[in-house]
Amino acid sequence: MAITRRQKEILDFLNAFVTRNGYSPSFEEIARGMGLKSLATVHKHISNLEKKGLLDRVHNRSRSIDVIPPGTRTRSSDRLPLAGRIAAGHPVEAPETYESISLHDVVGNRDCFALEVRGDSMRDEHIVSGDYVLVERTRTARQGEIVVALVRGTETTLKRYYSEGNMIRLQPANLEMEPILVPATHVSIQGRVLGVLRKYR
Amino acid sequence: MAITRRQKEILDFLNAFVTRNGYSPSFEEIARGMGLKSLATVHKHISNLEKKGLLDRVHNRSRSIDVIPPGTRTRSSDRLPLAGRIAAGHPVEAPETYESISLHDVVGNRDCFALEVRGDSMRDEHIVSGDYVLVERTRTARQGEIVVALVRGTETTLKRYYSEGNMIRLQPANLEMEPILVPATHVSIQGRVLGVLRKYR
DNA sequence: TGCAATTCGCTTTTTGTTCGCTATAATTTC
DNA sequence: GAAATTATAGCGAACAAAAAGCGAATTGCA
Repeated sequence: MAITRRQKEILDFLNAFVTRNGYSPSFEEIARGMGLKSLATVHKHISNLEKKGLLDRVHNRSRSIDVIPPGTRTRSSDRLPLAGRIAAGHPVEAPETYESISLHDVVGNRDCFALEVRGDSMRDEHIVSGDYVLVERTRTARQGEIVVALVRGTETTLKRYYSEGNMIRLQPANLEMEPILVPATHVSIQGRVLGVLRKYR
Repeated sequence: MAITRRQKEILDFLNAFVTRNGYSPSFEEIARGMGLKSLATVHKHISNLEKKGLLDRVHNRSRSIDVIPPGTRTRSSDRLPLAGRIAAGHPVEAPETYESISLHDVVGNRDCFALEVRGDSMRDEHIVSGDYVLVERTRTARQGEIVVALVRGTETTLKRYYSEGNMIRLQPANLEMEPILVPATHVSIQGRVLGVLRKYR
């Protein structure tokens, strides 16, 4: 995954700061160091660098940035080289050497767990029996996200989440199934789905 | 694990104190040294540093702090705990075991790479645009496996593989698309699909 | 019994996150 | 190649959450 000029500048700044101080800078300090006026900009840069696997940090944790030293990139089986793209009828694109993919690219540093899926309630979303959903442990969800929800303290299901006033609609992705419509007080969100992993035997 | 500015200051103080005196400071001495008025604050700092593995101590024991020399650090893994199963309308099954899942469980120690999927030729198999297929580099395939195949040296596609006499049928999983039927000599297998990884934004 | 460590509830400060919005560059699609 | 989409880069403000702090009461070692 290629890095932009600006991203490299920020990475350099981070390295220098950590070397000098022994701890990582706050977003505020990064902004000052890079001449940026909005923390949102810093936030986006840091997120992008994290996504590219160039640094590591914990969500919502102050000064938790860890610059990953070049060469430490794991090439174990937990990380696969990304060889390009494939499409029906088109050749595989030129393999860009440094790209790769791993579970980390999906779940980041969030608090996550996996669930094996049974049943077809999300079939139209291409999540089928036997798949593993990768779930971030969270108690809230945004409109339209796929969530793991506990309904009336008994049923746990995998559905799309829609908040409608005091009610919550849990929408299956299967025309043959009915949405669940219940008062918000009867639903507790267990997590939101960040990704899917499927294994063929 | 990253450290905050205050935590670094405390760690520096501890190091200096031990170097000067040969024994570790009491919480009271730490409070005085750092300009803190409450021992609760000291306690929290020490606990946090201990949690981060930067120092070691015995619970409730005076002056038992040991600063750990920077060395052994462990990075979080690409392995997720498997919390059970989920199904429409049924509770999550008991997560008794210490099961987990990672990319390694899908690809093993095989020679693998990943491809980003474009197009809908495998939609009915629930592989859709944007998914990553995890592919084992191999020249051969068995009946019915999903393969990455190079046809007539130009087109690379993702299809199910069927050998029929001297011909090979590459079958898309999409009713709107036609199977490709070509002489075996015109097809070269690039690999077989072991799994799928999907990431939601 | 006495000193040091622990725990509790609570406040303040520091730091991160998110939203809406603008602009430009790069990429895909048609 | 033009048009549409997606990615990067940026802003300010409202908001949320850790980190850091306090005093007092309590517990535990020795």
